[in-house]
Amino acid sequence: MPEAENHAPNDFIRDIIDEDLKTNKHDGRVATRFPPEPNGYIHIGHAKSVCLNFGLARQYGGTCNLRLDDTDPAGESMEYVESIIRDVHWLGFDWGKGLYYASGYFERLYQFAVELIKKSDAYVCSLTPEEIREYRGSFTEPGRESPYRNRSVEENLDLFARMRAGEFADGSQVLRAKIDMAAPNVVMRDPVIYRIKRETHYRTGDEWVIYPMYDFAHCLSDALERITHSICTLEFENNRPLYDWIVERLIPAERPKQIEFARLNVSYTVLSKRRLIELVQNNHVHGWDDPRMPTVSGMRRRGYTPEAVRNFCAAIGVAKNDNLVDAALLEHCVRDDLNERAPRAMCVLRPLKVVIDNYPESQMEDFDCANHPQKPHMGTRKIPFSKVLYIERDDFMEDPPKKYNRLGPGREVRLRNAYVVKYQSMEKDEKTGEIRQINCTYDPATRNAPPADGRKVQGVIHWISAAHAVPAEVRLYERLFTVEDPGSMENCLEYLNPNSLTVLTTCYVEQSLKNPAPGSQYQFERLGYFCADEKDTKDGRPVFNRVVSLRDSWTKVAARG
RNA sequence: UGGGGAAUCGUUCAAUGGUAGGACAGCGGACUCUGACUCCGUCAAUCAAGGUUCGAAUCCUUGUUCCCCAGCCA
Repeated sequence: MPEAENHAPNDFIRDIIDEDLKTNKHDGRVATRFPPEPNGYIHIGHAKSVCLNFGLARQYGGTCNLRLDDTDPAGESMEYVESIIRDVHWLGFDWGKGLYYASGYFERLYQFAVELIKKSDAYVCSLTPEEIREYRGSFTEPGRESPYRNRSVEENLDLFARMRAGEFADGSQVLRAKIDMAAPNVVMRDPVIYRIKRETHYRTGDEWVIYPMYDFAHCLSDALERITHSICTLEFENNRPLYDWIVERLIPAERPKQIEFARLNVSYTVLSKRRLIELVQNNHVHGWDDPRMPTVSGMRRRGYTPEAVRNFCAAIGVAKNDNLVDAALLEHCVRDDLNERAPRAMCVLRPLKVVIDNYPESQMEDFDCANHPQKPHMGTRKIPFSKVLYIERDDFMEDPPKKYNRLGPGREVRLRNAYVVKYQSMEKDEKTGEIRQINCTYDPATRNAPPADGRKVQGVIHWISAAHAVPAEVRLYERLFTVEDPGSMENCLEYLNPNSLTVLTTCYVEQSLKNPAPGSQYQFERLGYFCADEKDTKDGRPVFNRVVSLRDSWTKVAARG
């Protein structure tokens, strides 16, 4: 099954690791980590990183930690931590005992900062935030040194201790690394490494009023965990010199190698945390696990499988090119996996009543239907057939085009798994002109056989016996945005797809689907893959999400005329 | 503008001086009690210009385009 995952070609990161292994770089160890900040739910882009980091550990017999990078209490919460843990597990990965929090290192990080001060490599700066920005210079102008840059070690030690003790107002002091205000890389112009922020931390409460910055905490956390390959996204490339600068001064024996790869973008959706939070908070979607969301929770609720997501991550590869991956590839991976495992069933989305004139009023037959046409071992189930049926409204046309392989006046079609029926008449609502009912006759000889005279029928359509139909709600999903690359647009909310959700409340499913297991997936034949909504499916009243439609070559033909 | 990155079919990832290949998408066909699946076929790319070489996507030179960085976010 994980064929795609195993046969993925080597990428540049694996090349680097192979080389490191060859030179016995870290005694042959491979240790990675997945380091999300718990300030949102993880999404398909994170899944790429999860598959990469945990996949590397798996492939090289190494380890991969899950580390919550929680150095900024604003916006972080336990709810997010729990969602991340659940989602990474669901994706199929486990970190064993390797669950860590940057906040778990706060005391050690503080001591490292003290050490840096003692080496004269850090100082407390009393400039205002605005002044710090001004002093930083610009891309073309070097920065200017802070007037506080040359405070004595003793004074810095005292000031830093008092920062921790809460003697200063938020934003009034910071600890900065003493590097080079004229560095061409602005990251190296005496970066702030600690700030004062009176905000309750979801784990450490009010124990701290100072918090380390990412650049200080992340590299040291990596080194403390003896990470060998610290894999992150391209935007951190500029920070790598600082990463190395800090670790070299504090834990030189354990310097991990930071390697950057291109973050994932997927067409017709957004993947920036800011954008996703916006969608949730402004109620453009119904929460982080809305099936339209590209979050792991959203995909799970939608009915995607972890295998499909992993296969997708293997298929997109890992490189340093900016990319916008076609959402069709994700859908392909989902179909590919669900085609293998989803039992088939019948569902009528928009019912149209059909009466079989020559079928006895009181008669009922059970048909044995294959749960999977290519997989006999998946068994069969009984489906009742009777005089009054529902078919899909789309499967009847009063005046069909030539290539229409369905029912219409004078036409004959196969009812899937049942008889061939022939059109006889229709009833219309006199006022609206809406077709209310179709009358057909059936050919009793066609139960498990083609028409005896060898005549070809127009096609095969699905159906539900009216007397046995189970009412269901079905939710159809389409892409969230109408433009390919909404993430690149400032006003992307204007391009939200108004049809991203269609709720159908008058659907019928076959009896076997009366009480589906929450989250279970099915292929509704000729329609697509659907899953029983894990939250809203109630006893005897199923709710299905359309995971993805079946590949459809008909709408294209129809559109051409 | 200074620094850091990246440029290969429509999209995405390979090819590590020696036949530019795969996947997705597209197109055409076969099969079919799912207009699905499967199968077969097909279209289609080395940013540009020079140079080195028997041979260049790969090495060199020059140029072009795109992305990232001036948070006390990560």
